[in-house]
Amino acid sequence: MAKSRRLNKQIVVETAVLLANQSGSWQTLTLTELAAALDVRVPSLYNHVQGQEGLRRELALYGLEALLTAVRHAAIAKIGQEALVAIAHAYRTFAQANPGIYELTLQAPATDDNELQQLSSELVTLIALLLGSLGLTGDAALHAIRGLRSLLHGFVSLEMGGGFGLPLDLDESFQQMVVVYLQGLVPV
Amino acid sequence: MAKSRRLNKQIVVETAVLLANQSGSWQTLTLTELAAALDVRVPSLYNHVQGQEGLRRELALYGLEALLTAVRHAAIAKIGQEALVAIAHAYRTFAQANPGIYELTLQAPATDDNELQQLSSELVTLIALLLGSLGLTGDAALHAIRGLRSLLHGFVSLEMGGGFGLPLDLDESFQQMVVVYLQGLVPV
DNA sequence: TTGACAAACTAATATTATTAGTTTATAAAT
DNA sequence: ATTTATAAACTAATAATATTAGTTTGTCAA
Repeated sequence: MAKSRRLNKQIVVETAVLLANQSGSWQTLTLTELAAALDVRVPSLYNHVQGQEGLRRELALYGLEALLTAVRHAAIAKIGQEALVAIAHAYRTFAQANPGIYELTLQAPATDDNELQQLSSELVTLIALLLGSLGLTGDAALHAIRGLRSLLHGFVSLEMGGGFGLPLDLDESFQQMVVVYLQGLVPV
Repeated sequence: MAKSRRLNKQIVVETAVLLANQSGSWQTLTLTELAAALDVRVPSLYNHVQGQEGLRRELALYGLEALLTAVRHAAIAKIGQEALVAIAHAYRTFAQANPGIYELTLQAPATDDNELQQLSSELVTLIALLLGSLGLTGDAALHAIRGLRSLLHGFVSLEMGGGFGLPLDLDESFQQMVVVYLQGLVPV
């Protein structure tokens, strides 16, 4: 890591993201390892993040913002089923590219953490809009959102954890799963 | 905890399961806490499990066996869609009753750990059989298994993590999700 | 040039896990 | 009933990590 005497929160967080993604999990990232990568002593990190817990929150924020950006971008100029499929693929791509911090994007944010709460609800809102364009509203839409989120999270979580043992194309499984669910949701 | 001088692996593991389920996660269970609950010193635990990693494996085994038992029991004397819905509910019930060890049941087992590998594949086999009775075979069945597992895991994982914020009946969401997916899989 | 302040440091403490080596209790064999 | 082998408990020591307190240092602005 560079020798730019004088860190800041951004450098600390981005380095942590890098290390977490390299190892595949934020849980194995120690402050010791992070400090070494930044070429400072461990206590110096406390000038920028509030210990382990503070770092975890920063990583969650970083991850949620990146995820939202990716998903929003995927939905641009698309509607209905096409948009939902695009979002699904963007979601999975994000998880694959950020295995070390993906999990943090769906931790329940502390009820007093407005910033996280806010970001956390935006994904739901986005999907709700798209389901509306499919004709789903009210409670039916809310149930469908839960179904979709479960589907997406379940797949990428199992995929990342190596839970799918069989030698069968994962892209194909994912595509089929999404389409099957949407098919059940809004039969043609 | 009882004072039965002379522990054994079973007591150690079952106490660990209890503590993990009480706190909601195996990750926060320390050997220190476990030893205190058993009224022994920490190093004594090493006579029964091989450190943290060994304990984690034991918990995974315990969890997988319990999950398999629950799911098999739910499927007795049922076929087709009815059996799959029953399995889904049993899966969720298990996760709710065992929040502290559920996650361990879908960790990818080490490739040299035959016992875990074996148990891990049995759930897949069971679902495959039931899908067969729905008329799904070959690759289509394998993709469907992945979809179902994603659905189930995603829902219970989000539910346990408090990821569903809205004040909307969770049982209803779960039931609808499963039915919608099966509907998409095998349209009536 | 100097002085204030933020950011780095050192030092000390607490928690946890692990290993080595010793003592003790139990259960089997005499 | 005694003895003895062994498994299981213990103590002690070490290493890794996180955290806090207090000190030093470097930078920027007056």
